[in-house]
Amino acid sequence: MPNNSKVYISQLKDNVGKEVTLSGWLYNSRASGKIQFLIIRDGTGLCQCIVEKGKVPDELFDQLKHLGRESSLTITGAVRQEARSVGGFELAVTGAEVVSPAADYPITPKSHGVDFLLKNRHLHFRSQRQWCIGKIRHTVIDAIRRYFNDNGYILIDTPILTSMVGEDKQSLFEVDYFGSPLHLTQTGQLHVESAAMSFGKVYCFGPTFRAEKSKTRRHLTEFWMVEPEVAFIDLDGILELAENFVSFIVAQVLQNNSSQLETLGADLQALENIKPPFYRLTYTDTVDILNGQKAKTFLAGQLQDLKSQKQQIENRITELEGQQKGQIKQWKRDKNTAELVELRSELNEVDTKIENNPKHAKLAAEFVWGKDLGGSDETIISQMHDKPIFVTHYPKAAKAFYMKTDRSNDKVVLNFDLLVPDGFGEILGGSAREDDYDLLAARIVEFGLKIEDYSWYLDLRKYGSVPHAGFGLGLERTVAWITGERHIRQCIPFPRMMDKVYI
RNA sequence: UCCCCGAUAGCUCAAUUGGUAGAGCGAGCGGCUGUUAACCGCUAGGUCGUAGGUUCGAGUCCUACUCGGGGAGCCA
Repeated sequence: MPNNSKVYISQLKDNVGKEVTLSGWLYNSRASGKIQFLIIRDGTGLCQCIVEKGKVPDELFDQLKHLGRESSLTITGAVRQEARSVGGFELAVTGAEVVSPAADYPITPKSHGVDFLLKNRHLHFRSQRQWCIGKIRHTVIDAIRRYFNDNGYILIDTPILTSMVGEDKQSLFEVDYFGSPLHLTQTGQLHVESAAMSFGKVYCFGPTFRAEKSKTRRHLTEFWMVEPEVAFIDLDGILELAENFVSFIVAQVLQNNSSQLETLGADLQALENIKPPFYRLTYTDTVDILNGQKAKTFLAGQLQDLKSQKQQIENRITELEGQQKGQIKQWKRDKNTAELVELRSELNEVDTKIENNPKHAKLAAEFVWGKDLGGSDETIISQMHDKPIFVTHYPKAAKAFYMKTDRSNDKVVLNFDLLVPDGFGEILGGSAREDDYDLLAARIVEFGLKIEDYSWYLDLRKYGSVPHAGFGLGLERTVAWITGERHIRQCIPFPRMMDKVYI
């Protein structure tokens, strides 16, 4: 084989006209008598390889014809541009060598249930959707590190085993540490605060554990969180940091992963729109919106939309069912069946939304100042806006002990949540930290925590206390939001959920 | 912890409201030189989640349990 060189599928565009060898796996194949179409994947992309009878030895032609999906192989041929082919290039095959044949690969190109795919997560990695999400997750992580590293932040690794309670005592995973109890970290914030007093600008980035009994598409018991902490900054300053940071992440994904976003069906237009400044509302503003006519009108309109959607789906179902009763071609019947399955599941989803709409409207209308915002309240607020929204100044009683009390209104704290449009509600939350020794000590006592456990934390207020602030960004929720993925569990390689850990 | 929905072939789903278990995909064999979740023909594949109950008769109705999905609370 002359001029034969090993290349990756991502390099095909630079090798048009040359004979190259790819190493990969058989993703899918179609045969049509004397021609075969093999889709090969190699980790960098997909390539259709054309095998024509007569251009390869007959034994090889027959071997490839019966090769099972996900068999590994090397394949050689001339690269040519071809618009009809996935990726725009294809290989005119002259030779191939099977490295390891596979048979009965369980994941087929047809649809599968969530549970089945999770049980086969080790194989599901290989499918297009998971591959695209994995690439985007990588870009998001890279963007997070790049943003902080390029802006003078120092990475501080905070402990995973800890005695600190950062959020809620109810959601701790306890660990037996040589006979005495410790728990897995819920946040690195308290530790990273001490580092901020040394380095000025710092961040931690690692796994976080919450034993919340939450079985929803927004929850994992183990997830990744990045937490910057900055000395000498106020609430406005940290908001500005957060919107620049989130915008940078989105821009990096748009720059590096546009083809993956397209494959996933993400809303590119909406992502292009993610630029500073974001909307800023106080908690009190949002309560007014939820209680007011505007939210009522919005929800009523949404209910109308849902009902007409339902009507459309039902009409289509009736139409298809009518066709199924008559005399039609078998292939048409099959296509209809597939569409019916799809429509019925859509109908189910719309029905749930229609059922929830009045409940959410009631919750919103009857929302009283003082409670934390519920999931549905966040969804309503985020759906009413086309860009991310900061909600600031929550009631002190609903928030963590370390948040700084607003000196002009001691009922509220200087905190914020970032709600993203049409997604997972909250992806980021943060606050200015209480920097007054006496006020912080009082809050620790109020929360029923032991002051001696926090003596080191109080020291930070004793020796040169400064105004400082920080936030935490949930990695998987961010990836889910950007990719438009419905389930957060598809956005981490090996998800850990309440009552469920596969491998 | 609470509420709603579900469990039928390896996978995704049907079964005309209680009357002998079906289809597509996948697998195997054959046909087809441009397929895009290809198409066409044939073959194999089932203790209807488990345990009881009602009935002449249960995939279908009732009870309990197990497992799964969605949501609430809580949260990133």
